[in-house]
Order: sequence, then structure tokens, then C-alpha cells
Amino acid sequence: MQSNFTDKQIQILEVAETLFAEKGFDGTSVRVIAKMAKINIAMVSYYFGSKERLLESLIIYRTSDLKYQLDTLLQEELEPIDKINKLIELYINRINSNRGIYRILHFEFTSKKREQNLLAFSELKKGNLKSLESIIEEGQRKGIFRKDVIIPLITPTILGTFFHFHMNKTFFENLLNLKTEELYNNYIKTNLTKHIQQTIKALLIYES
Amino acid sequence: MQSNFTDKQIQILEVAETLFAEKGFDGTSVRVIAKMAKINIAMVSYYFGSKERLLESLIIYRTSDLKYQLDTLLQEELEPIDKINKLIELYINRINSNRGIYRILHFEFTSKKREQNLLAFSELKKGNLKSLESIIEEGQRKGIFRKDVIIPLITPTILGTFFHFHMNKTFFENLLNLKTEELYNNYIKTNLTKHIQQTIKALLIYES
DNA sequence: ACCAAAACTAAACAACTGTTTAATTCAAAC
DNA sequence: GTTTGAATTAAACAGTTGTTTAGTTTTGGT
Repeated sequence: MQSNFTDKQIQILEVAETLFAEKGFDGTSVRVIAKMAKINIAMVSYYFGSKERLLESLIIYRTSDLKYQLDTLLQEELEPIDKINKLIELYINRINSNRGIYRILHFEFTSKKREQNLLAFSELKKGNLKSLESIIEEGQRKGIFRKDVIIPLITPTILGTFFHFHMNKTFFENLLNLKTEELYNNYIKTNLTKHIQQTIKALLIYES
Repeated sequence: MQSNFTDKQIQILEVAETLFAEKGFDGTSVRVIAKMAKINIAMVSYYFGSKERLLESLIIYRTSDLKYQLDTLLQEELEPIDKINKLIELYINRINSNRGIYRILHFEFTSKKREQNLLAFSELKKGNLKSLESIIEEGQRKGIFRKDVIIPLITPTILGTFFHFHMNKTFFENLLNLKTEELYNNYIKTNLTKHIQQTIKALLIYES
């Protein structure tokens, strides 16, 4: 995965990612970014033009290869329900190991301030939905999945469950006794992922 | 529902709610709050002490009666699955008509900056979980609900689905052709709520 | 060795931040 | 009508914000 950014730019982007994720875009000053990245303040404007465009660059830098991963999954020879399970695993794994940027996306592009920005993000979402649609429709044709589910609402259930869990990290760390970062990550990879898979499977198959 | 705030304070709180929800806490200046609330800048410090404590007051002002609503639901004579459905409806309705504050809670109290603040919020979540637990355990005793669900992960599925939908409002407005605010709200009250109820019901009842 | 472009720096810029001050207006109590 | 405390004000405070400037250093090609 090549990118159009230089090493120095990437260094800045990754520091910005950490800080934006922790303190939010407005809560992070370019001076702090510069200090942490050990560069001069002026370099942010020099390389990216502005703080706002630094954020845009960051999003492009981080989301550019998800589409590819999804496409290869679609090509695999698997039963629809297994594809769904793999898709959920892919989503959770990916978001969980790129928490920073997804937190930022979640935060910054839902507040009205920056809503119109970044058509690319909206296109990404549309593409993801198309992939999910094609899997579910395949399952419906095969008579495995029920036909009265609202497909566009499945993504909110998958991602929303994860996000809501992660957004309340401290709360669940206490509740579930996940004392170390490793335990927390492990819980996501096993229990939370399984819960989501179980939920979606039940939703797609169960007839009342 | 009486509150400990004067009319003037409430006036400021409600303006702050709108602005914090739109632009975030850091993205909103006390000057803008003051201008919109048609008061002098100094009044914010005068009434609340600081901007940070204005936020705390806002949260107390908005979340203080949820616990009561949940408790009365628990007392009702209903089948467990109907209680669950009612609980989901209550949650969605409540959050949807108090979008501002829940958006703020969602945003501000997940970034590390203000994490330790507001024990009250954490207590609220614990109480909510207890209510849900008691309903599900009743259903399990009656043999209606399966026993291998992870109860604390159900709230993330319910609330997460709603939040993720709402956080991507613009996206779904375009996708589902919800041109007016009324159509959007209606979609939440009917389709989205039904989707969540259907999902949780399937999860609780379906055996693979 | 020379040159031009790129990389980098410290300093200054004007605008904005949350909070405090000191003075003034207002309202009810006596 | 005077007093007293609360409500309100404009102005000032000291600090931070993102960006730009005007230099300096570094780099790589000739």
C-alpha cells in the first residue's frame, strides 16, 4: 500500500491522529501537534496548508484501502452467513486497530461544522453498503435469509454496537473487569465480535 | 419535574445544549453562547462558575428523570418480550427527543479529556443496565429467552444502532429519501425502532 | 564550488479564548 | 426613601489560537 505522503508528513499525520482521537479536533492545537512530532509549528501549514486540510489528509491516508479488502472478501467462495461473519470480523478488526481515525470520523464528521466536507467519506460508506447488500441478497435468493430485514440498518447495528461499546470503554472496563489493554482488546476480538455475529445471524435467520 | 435552576439559567443551558450539540464543547465559545442567549458574557461565570461547570449543570438538568421512567416500566404487568420492546421504545423516544444532550454525552465524555468527570453519568448507566438485566433474567426463568446472551452487550446494540444511524444523519437522509425533519423523525419512530426491536427479539429467542 | 529549490526556523500577527474586575442598575425589604 | 444584596454591564486581563513572514539552513544537481 503506497501512499502519496512523505515520511515527514506521515510522522505528522500519525501524531495528529493520536491527538485528534484523544482530545478532538478543536481540542488539539497545532502547537501541541508540532511539539509532539518534534517539528516547527509552521511545518503544518507548510506541508498541509492548514489544520483543517491536515485532517482531510489524515482521513485519506487512513481509509484508502478498506474498499480493496471488502472486494476480495466478496470474491471468496463462502456461504452467505460465513461471508457475513467474516465481514463483521473484518470491520471490527479494522476499526479496532485503527481506533484513532474512526473515532475522529465518528466525532468530527457528524457535527454540523464539517458535515459537507469529504465526499470521499460518503462514497466509502455507499460502497460498503453495496457490498453488504450483495451478500444478503445472495442469502435471500438461496432461501437462507428472511426477506423483511432493512439492509441499510444492519450496518448501524454492527458498527454502532462496537462504537457504543468502545465509546464507553471506561465503563465496560470496570464492569467486565478488563484491567489491561490486552484483556480489553481480547474481549473485543472474541466476545464482542461473537455477540455481533450472533445478533446479525439471529436477525437474518429467525422467523417469529 | 422541578429543577434547581432559575429561568435565566435554564435559558442559558438550553442555548448551550444546542451549540454544544452542533459544534462540540471545545468548538463553542462562551461569547457565542452569551450572544445567542442574549446575556452578558460574564453571566456564564456568574451563574455556573465556569464553562466546564456549565456543561456539568446541563447534564444534570437533562438526565435527572430517566431513572424514574425506567422504574415505572419495570413495575408494569407485561410479558418480558413486551417489556423489552417498551424499553427500546422508551430509550429511542427519549434520546431522540433529547438529541442534543445525548450527542454531547456521547462526544464529550468519551474523549480522555473529561473522562473522570461526572460519576453521576456512570451511575446512570449502571442503573439502566440493572433494569435491563432484571427483565431478561425474568424471561430466562420463564424459558422464553435463551441463556447464552451477554446482557451488558445488549445496550450497546440498542443504543449503538440508534446513535450510529443518527450520527450519519446526512448519509441516511440521502439514502432513504428523508427530505424533511418530519420524515426523518418518523423513520426513527417506526422503521428504526422496529428494526432494533426485531434484532433484539431475534437475538434473545433464536436458537441456532 | 555554485546555485536554486526545498526544508526548516524563530518571531510576529491579529483574532479569539475563558475568566475577572469594578462599576452600575435593579428589586425587594425595612 | 434609604439600604442591601442580587443582577447586569463594558472593559480589561492574560493566555492561546491558526497562520504568515522573512529569514536561514540543508539538499541535490550541475
